[in-house]
This record gives sequence, C-alpha cells and structure tokens, in this order.
Amino acid sequence: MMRMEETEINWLDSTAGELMRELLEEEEEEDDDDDDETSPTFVSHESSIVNKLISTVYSGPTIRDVESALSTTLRAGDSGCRVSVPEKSSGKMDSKYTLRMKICGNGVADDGYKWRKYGQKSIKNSPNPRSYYRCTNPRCNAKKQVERSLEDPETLIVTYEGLHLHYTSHFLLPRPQDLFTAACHAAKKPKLQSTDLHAEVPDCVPLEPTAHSPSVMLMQQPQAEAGRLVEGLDQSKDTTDDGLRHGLNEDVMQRSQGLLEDIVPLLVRKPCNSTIYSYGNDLLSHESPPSSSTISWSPSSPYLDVGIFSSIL
DNA sequence: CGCATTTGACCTGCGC
DNA sequence: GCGCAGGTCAAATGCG
Repeated sequence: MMRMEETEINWLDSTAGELMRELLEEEEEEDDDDDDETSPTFVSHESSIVNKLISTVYSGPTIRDVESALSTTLRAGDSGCRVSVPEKSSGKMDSKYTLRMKICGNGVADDGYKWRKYGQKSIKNSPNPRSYYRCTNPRCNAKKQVERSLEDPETLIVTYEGLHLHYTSHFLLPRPQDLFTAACHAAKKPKLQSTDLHAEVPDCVPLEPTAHSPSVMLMQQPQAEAGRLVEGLDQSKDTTDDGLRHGLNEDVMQRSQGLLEDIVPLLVRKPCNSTIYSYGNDLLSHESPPSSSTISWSPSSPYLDVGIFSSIL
C-alpha cells in the first residue's frame, strides 16, 4: 500500500514537471490571455501557469467550490464559523493575503498555526483596533493582522503575510461533526493566546484529536519538530525549489510513514501563488512565490485550512 | 520561572 | 520638511 502511494506521488511529480514545461512553452506563445477562471486571485504570469497545471493534474474542488461548500455546510451545521477564500491580493504582487472569517462563539476559525501577538494599533476611521501577530515558530516569518470588519462586526479580516516554514495542524481534516465539536471547545477553551474578541484577536478553533483524524499524530508534533523540519529548508534557502522540496520531502518521508499522502505537497517544489487542496486522503498542491496559500479541505469535512506561504525565496 | 500579552514609544513610508 | 498613519519594538505585566 505504502509502496503504491509512493509510486503515485513520484508519478505525479514527474507528470507535474512535464506539464510545467509544456505550460511554460505555451505561455510564451500566448502572453495576454491570463484570465484563468480557476483562480481570479492569482494575477502573476507564473501563477497562471500554476493554475493551468493544477487544473490539468487536479480535478478536485476549486477554491470557489471550497468556499461554496464551506458556507453551505457550515451554515447548515450552524457552527457559526465561516471562512471565505482569499480576497484579491490588492493588485500588486506582494506576499499578503486577506481572508474574511466569521467569528464563531468566542473564537474564530483556526488557521492551524500558533501565533504570538506583538502589537495592536487603532486604525484611523475604524473603531476596531488591528492586532499584529507573528508565528511563534522562530524560524517562521509568517505574520498576520486581524481586525474586525467595519461592515460586519462578526467578521474578522485577517491579512496574512510571510511564509510558514512548517506544517499546520490543519492537514488533519476532522469530520464535520468534529469541526463543530472543536468550535464548541474553542468557545470554552482557556486562553491559549489572545482570544479576547474585544482585542480582536482570535486564535483558533483547536482541532481536537479524534479517532477520525488519522493524521493527528504527525501534525500535532511539537514545534521543535517543526523547527527541525524547517532546518532542511533553511540550509537550502538559496535554492529554493530543489532545496525546499528536498528539505520537506526528506523529512516528511522519514516521519510520515503511512501518512505520507496526507502531507506531501505535490508541487511544493515550485513555489508560487498556491493553493493546497486536500481532498480526502489525496493531496495536491501548488505553491508560488511571493505569496501563496494553502487550503486543505475534505468533502467529508468542510474544514478549510488556510495557511499562507509567501516570499520564501 | 517561562512564556504570552499589553501598550506606549519608536520607526518608516507616504502625501502634501 | 512636516505630519499622519501604519507597523514594529520592547519593557512591563499577567498567567499557568
């Protein structure tokens, strides 16, 4: 079984590489037509290539599908949580991504990472202060800003910036009922970080390990583990593509065992605007600098994981 | 005691 | 150059 999965991944790797080359050639010919319907968010030339690649290799749900499924299912389940897909990244090709998250209970949708608040600032023309967070992983340069929406006080506007050089626990995809349970726990859970809504700082809905989440062990390893995982990346930072892939894959291969298919980003080697879809046990991904996001989702579990990768190189 | 949060001060970029 | 607004720093404080 494991062997078959590895073979599958290798096949996908090589296939992706070939497709990428084809698409690159194709792009040189038709330079204008970049309005790819699969991801209006991605504006760069490179992103468009990746989108084509993904749409070629991947036939699962699109971001829009995910958004649709989320709003439908979550509302149906009355969990109160909603995460919408990234908004337009402000035209310019920076490493920022903005998401809107519906507050649920006393918490909000978790993005799976652990954040440390380093500042709060009141914003002009806004009654709500903006909170600034950094990823607690010292090797990770990811940041996010959280503020309440002016239009809808129950909506948090989360702007992600920077790259997570480690995995989020959200590769674990709970079932819908688990999600709801987690949301309920979040409402009661003791303050882990800033969860004070008045301070506009939501942490997350913790994903409680369940028997239905086989990936829990791997993804909930302590941060030290994540740090080690990233060491490989740091060493090969200049390289980027190969180095990144190497660092990730090697480590992941070593420790993932049967969970390999759950966490190996297929196209992690080609960072660019990216979305990682997790569809059941199969995970396909594409990444792209300077900004990218990861969205993990399972049809049996309308949980949208949003991690932001950017400016890794 | 260690870690996270708070919060005022400081820095930086931008528009006038 | 100046002022404003946004972003970051770091000391103080709180909490487990």
